[in-house]
Amino acid sequence: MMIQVPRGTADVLPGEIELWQYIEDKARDICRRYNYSEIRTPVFEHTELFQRGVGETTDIVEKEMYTFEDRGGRSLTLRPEGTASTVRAYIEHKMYGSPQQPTKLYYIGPMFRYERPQAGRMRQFTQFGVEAIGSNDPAIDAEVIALAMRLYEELGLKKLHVELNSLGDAESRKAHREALIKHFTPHIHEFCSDCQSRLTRNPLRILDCKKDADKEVMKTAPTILDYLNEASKSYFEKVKKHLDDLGIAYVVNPNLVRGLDYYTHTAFEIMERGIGAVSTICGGGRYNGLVQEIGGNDMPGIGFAMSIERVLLALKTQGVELPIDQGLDCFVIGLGEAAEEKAFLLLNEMRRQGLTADKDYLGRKMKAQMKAADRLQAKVVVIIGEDELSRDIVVLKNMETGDQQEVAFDKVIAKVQEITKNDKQGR
RNA sequence: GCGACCGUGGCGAAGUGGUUAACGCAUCGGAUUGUGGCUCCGACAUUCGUGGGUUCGAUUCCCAUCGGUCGCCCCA
Repeated sequence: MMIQVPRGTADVLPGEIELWQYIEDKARDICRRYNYSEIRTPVFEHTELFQRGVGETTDIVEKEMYTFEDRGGRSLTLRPEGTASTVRAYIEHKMYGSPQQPTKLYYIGPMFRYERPQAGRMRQFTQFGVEAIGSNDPAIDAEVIALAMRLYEELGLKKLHVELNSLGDAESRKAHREALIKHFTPHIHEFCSDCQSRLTRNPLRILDCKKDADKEVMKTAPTILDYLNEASKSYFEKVKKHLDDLGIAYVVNPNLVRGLDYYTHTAFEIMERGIGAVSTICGGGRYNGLVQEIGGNDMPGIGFAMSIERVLLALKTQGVELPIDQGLDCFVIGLGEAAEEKAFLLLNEMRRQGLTADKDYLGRKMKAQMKAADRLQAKVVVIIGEDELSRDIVVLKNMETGDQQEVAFDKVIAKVQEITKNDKQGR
């Protein structure tokens, strides 16, 4: 039996990888403009980091982690998300001591969760995320959301919408939690088993339940927004104001609860309907308790993570074509042994001078080589035969116009550069 | 963890309990001795995920198994 990729993983092949590279390049470019620096952390960490950082009651920790013991008996886990690792590195390298504050970081890399794969959900998937640690300014919450939206806009995605909520500070959350328990307890027997167990562990998550969504008690449940204390309320208002100022449209969704335990205040998701059952392409929020939870000082933070796979799905459903030029500048054909040798050297020189160029390596005939050049979308084909060899020229064919001309051998590269340059400007 | 659907050449896909398993794309060769994108001709699956069963006979029916896709839960 043929060995295949493990379930929930995929190879990214030529033809598709160019899309990945384009998106990643764009993300890096935008991070540069927003002054976020890349950080690369290991793909596995001590299991405890995620247990504490992500939260014991979350689905991720309870049933989705790839946890294993190494040969030294340590419990390690393939990272299910990027924030915990980033914050760990922030503390470990005392980045709070760096002169540049707040600490603004981003990452792009694979994450792992053990789940049944479906559209937009893989066991190994790729997240692009940013984290801004050390600032309590509502403006940076808006900056982080704006950064994500900037990327989508520049990729050509439209019709995305931002859902926004505030989970408040610790005091507000505590008051809300008690109100929720009080509200649901008399009716909890009518709810699904998941909700019953959520009641004491994390009553906030009941609001997220889709099974019991249309129950009357659900509609009358106290929302966190009613329990925000003055400081939390004021913070939320300022975030909204900044988003308004930036012209970023959003919908306040009081039931938006992020899946991880570490969130406080701002929580948001960016959605695209129509990429399958899962429509969230970006999720994020503020995590003011996390740094301390992992063993650092009491530092606030905010960030988001988006899945490149889902961005790709969104691009596909919206029919967006990324401007990717895969064409070759030049395809070189040498006919006859001596000409082939000369063509091979010419090819080498073209590449040295920055052209994208190739030749045939299958001993194909002239016609087949022309066909290959066409498939490779070569803009120019250079032909060297016996006759050209003796006259020290080449035949240069412009594949777009079909024009063909004889060019002195030592002028070929300049000529090809001229043609491909014009071509690139014309796009 | 649960549910639905699916598994035929490199890809897409038709098909039937019975002598040679359609077709399209791609690939290669030829029509055009050194010229692509159009056209025409030709070549290309000892075989229908794997194992077992029913049968005179199975790619087609049954069971199991593996894999894929989509959905539930939850999320990126």
